[in-house]
Amino acid sequence: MTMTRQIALVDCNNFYVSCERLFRPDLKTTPIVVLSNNDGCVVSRSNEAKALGIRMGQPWFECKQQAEEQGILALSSNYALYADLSNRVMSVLAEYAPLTEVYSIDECFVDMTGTHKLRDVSYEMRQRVMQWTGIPVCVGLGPTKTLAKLANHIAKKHPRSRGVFNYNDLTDAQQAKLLGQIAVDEVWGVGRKLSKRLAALGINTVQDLRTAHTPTLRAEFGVVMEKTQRELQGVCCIELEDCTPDKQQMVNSRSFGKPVTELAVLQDALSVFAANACQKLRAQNSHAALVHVFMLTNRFRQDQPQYNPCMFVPLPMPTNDSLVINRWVQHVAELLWRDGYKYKKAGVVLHDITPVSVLQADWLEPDVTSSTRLMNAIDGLNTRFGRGTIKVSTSGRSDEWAMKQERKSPNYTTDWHAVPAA
DNA sequence: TCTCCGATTAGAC
DNA sequence: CTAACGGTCTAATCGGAGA
Repeated sequence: MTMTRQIALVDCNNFYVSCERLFRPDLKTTPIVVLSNNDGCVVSRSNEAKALGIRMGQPWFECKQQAEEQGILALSSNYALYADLSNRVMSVLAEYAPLTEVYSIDECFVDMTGTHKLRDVSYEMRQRVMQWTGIPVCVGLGPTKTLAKLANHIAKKHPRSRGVFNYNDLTDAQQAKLLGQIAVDEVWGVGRKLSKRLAALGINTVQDLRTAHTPTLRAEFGVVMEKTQRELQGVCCIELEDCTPDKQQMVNSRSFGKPVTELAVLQDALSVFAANACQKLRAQNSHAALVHVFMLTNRFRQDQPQYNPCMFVPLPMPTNDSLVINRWVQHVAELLWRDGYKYKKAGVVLHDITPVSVLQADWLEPDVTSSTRLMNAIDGLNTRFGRGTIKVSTSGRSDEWAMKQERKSPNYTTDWHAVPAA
């Protein structure tokens, strides 16, 4: 007989806000929100901010006034800080199991199957993350990833759980009762649209979904929903991924801090996007064969003329060379550009990505090595001294397009000067 | 008719 | 001072084009 799986989903509480508070303990009870890139939307809220009615994903300009009136502190996002702290959390978790899957910047699945005294170990894991990183987490345990996520939701919501909830500890009757009290859109993979369609079939709670007529579900919603149902029934359909698969596309795009009306400025931005996309490509040892360039006007400004062109360039030879790809990007930018529009956003996407190894045998391509060496040097410097130390093109108009970040905290973990005095 | 492809949709965070 | 809404990524599905 096989042992019941014990899958843990460890999720950091209000992650970005918790990161900011680590270095500002004086803000422990201050309502805080962290804003997305360009100070656009609220992407993380402290419990106090939630209690004051700030919604997840809410555009900042909508709640700015309310925030000021209620003394809510808003911070621009500081991704270098969050990535650093995320790595620390993940390494602590990795010590608890041979198999972990980092699912997102603030979430990790841990296969605890076979762990003795699971409850005690889970509390200890939570305690250790807190002690070693200062980040509070909740632990959800269940026989499948989907149920572990649900268990985590319960751990977060019910203070009595003290941060750990194990679905496997419930009797059948308790499971049915509990799932009957949770709305179906809390299920991993069921979002706004699907929950509406499910409601039309009378499926409103997680328990409804778990016990729904499978053939109907399959016919109406497809294979994914059927898997979700099986997972809710405790049958593992979604395994932990031990190694992260290579990216199939690399996107680098930004909204601009103010509208761009000059080709040279847009080209400057695109050269940075191209360089960043290529660096990610090289980091996973891949080549791309298709380059996609786009530029967008502000879709929220229906009073202004809209123009959202894009172009795909198939490369004669796959490459990860920033210089080669940037040449194409710059050329395409000229072709797409039209005067008279206010551009709000642009980006570079690399497609048709393959591992370098399968193509390295092309002896006809001259001088691959010198370009590879140059790229290695660029990546090395940028990793060591910070992104943008070496740039592909330094036309230097970035002040004209850089995103708005009026409220960013210092780089506490990467800059000694930023650490506040004790 | 089958297959491949691009576009669209839905979701996660 | 005013303005004016994120960024990546994946999988499934659908409809049309081409074999």
